[in-house]
Parts: sequence; structure tokens; C-alpha cells
Amino acid sequence: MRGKPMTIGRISKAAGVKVTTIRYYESIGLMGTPDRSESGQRLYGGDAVERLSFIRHARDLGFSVDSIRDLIALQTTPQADCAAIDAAARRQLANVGERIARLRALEGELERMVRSCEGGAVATCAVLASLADHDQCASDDHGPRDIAL
Amino acid sequence: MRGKPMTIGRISKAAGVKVTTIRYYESIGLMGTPDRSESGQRLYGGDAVERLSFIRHARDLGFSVDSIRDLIALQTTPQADCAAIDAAARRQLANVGERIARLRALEGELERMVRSCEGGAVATCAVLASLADHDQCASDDHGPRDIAL
DNA sequence: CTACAGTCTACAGCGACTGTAGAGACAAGA
DNA sequence: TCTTGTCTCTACAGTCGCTGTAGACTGTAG
Ligand SMILES: [Zn+2]
Ligand SMILES: [Zn+2]
Ligand SMILES: [Zn+2]
Ligand SMILES: [Zn+2]
Repeated sequence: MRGKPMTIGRISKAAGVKVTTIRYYESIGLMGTPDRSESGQRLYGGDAVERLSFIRHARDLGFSVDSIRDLIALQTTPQADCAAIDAAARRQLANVGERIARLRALEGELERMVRSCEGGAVATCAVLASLADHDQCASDDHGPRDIAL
Repeated sequence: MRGKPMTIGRISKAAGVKVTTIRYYESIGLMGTPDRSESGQRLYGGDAVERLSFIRHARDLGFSVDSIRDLIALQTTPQADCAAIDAAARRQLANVGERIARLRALEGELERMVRSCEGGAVATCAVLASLADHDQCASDDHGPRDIAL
């Protein structure tokens, strides 16, 4: 660990990850146990900032913690083939594509609902009617279950 | 409560909502406390099926439980103006639109990452390099935080 | 009567954090 | 040196929208 050791607050600011989140990442094995000062405070080197940035960027791109753990593990053998890493990225891409498709279906139905109501009493609200009965909307727009937005 | 009372299993099948989920909806006040048989089993009328369908359709469209609670409350005064309901639907529509936009940004960045790697060793993997450094990707694609996918 | 399916309550778990309480540690100013 | 204020520590509860489990009881068909 070269360079001056940094406290958790410093790497938190440096990487843009909250202190509590860093401790959480440590607890789930994404971050590895850091050195401690005599009084027990965590001490990090610059590599910790790099790893945090990596984790955060991957999270921002929607990778699960599990995937990120895998990606980190794959980095430990730099001479290996990167096919597994590329595959993980492609899986994530597909995942995002599916979510977009599902959300677009919702968007379409919501648009129709909103357009169809011309105001008036709750009793005759077209939005409410659409919500009460999916068959009434253009049929096969959104999936039946497992939205997992 | 007209019609033969139905058990929780029956309305579960009728509405396509799991038994445990129905009890959960009751516990959080979406469903109201049903009558009970002598032995303590819940007994529902057909209106329960309607309400469950309503809830499920709204959930499928991405409405939060809180919003649905509001929507249900608004239905209790059918002579009122439906503006609040329509506004809720428009809010949800905007919400979905934002999520789509964010996901499209992710999609773009992931596509670039995947395209840029031509295979080889982990040490030189372009996907990994992109993940390690957001500045390296086309800069302003995905937001800094709060993905809330 | 005997299976077996359905129902009951109460609580733990998911993912990915966030927030809290209560205690100890450290840097800077008076 | 004392004090003040900011960090840091651990451990645990809460978020959202469910899902699954355990262990007991009830209802129904053969
Ligand atoms: Zn309306
Ligand atoms: Zn629908
Ligand atoms: Zn690669
Ligand atoms: Zn990026």
C-alpha cells in the first residue's frame, strides 16, 4: 500500500461513494478488509479508490453486485481470455434491452389511458376504467407478471 | 356482500394474485379486512376480485403501492372531479419516461463497450477499461447516482 | 377414516443500500 | 490544555414489494 493511507471519509469523497456504502461493500466482500489504524480506523491506499470507482461505474450501468464480484474475480488473472467479461457485458446489455421494451409497453398503455380521459367525474374517468380492466386496453401490451422494473 | 363468499384461494385464482400477496395487501391496507368464517378463514365477495385486479393492473403499470392507495381512496367519492386521478397517471407516465431515458443511456454505453472489445487477454479488455473509468466513455451518458432502475 | 389440499399466524429473507444510536477518536482553535 | 466539532466505529433496523417458511389447524374427496 504505497502513498499516504486514507481514511474512509477521504476515499468516500475521492470515489463519490458514501461511507456507509463502502462499509457495506466490505461486508459483502466487494471491497476486501482494509488495514486498520491503532485505534481501529480503516486505512486505504489509492487502489481502493480505483476499485470503488469501478464498482460504482458498474452499478451505474446496472450490473448486479454478484456480476461485479465475478468481474473483480476475473481481473485477478490478467493473462486469461476476456471472453467471460465481454459475455457479462452482453448479458447486461440484453437485460437493459428487455427492461426498455417492457417500459415502452407500459408507456404506451399509460399514454393511451391519459389521452382517453377527457375529465369529468371520478365515476366516468377513463383512466380509472382502464386500470380496472386490462382487457379494455389494447390487449397484449404489458406482460402479466414479474415486472421487475 | 352478495354472491357466495369465496375463500382466499378462490379469489387468488380468479384475480391471478397469490394468496400470500393478498394477505400482504390486507396487511398494508390496500385490501381492507374481510369477513371471517367461524373457523377464522377469510371470506370475500366478488368485489374483492375486482379490487385485486385493479391493484394488480396498476402494479403491472408500475404504480407504487402508495399511489394505488391514493387511487382507491379517490374512488370513494365518485362525484368528485377525476383530475387527481389523471394527474397520478401522468406522473406515472413521466416516471416511466425518465426510466426509459436512463436505460437508453446505459444501453448506449454498454453497446459501445461491447463493440470496442476485440477479445484477447483480460489485461487488455476494453470492456474492463471502460468499466474502470467512466471518463473514458462518451462523457455525459448516464447520471451520476440514483439509478433506481 | 384417511389422505391431502387449503388456510391460519408470525416471522425471516430478497437486493442494494440508507439511516440510526451510542460510543470512541482526532484535528484545530482559544 | 480544554473544548468544540467533525470523523469513525459497531450493530442493527428500515426501505419496497413482495416471497417463502414453519407449524398448526380446517375442509373436502375418496
Ligand atoms: Zn379521468
Ligand atoms: Zn393493461
Ligand atoms: Zn474484452
Ligand atoms: Zn460511464
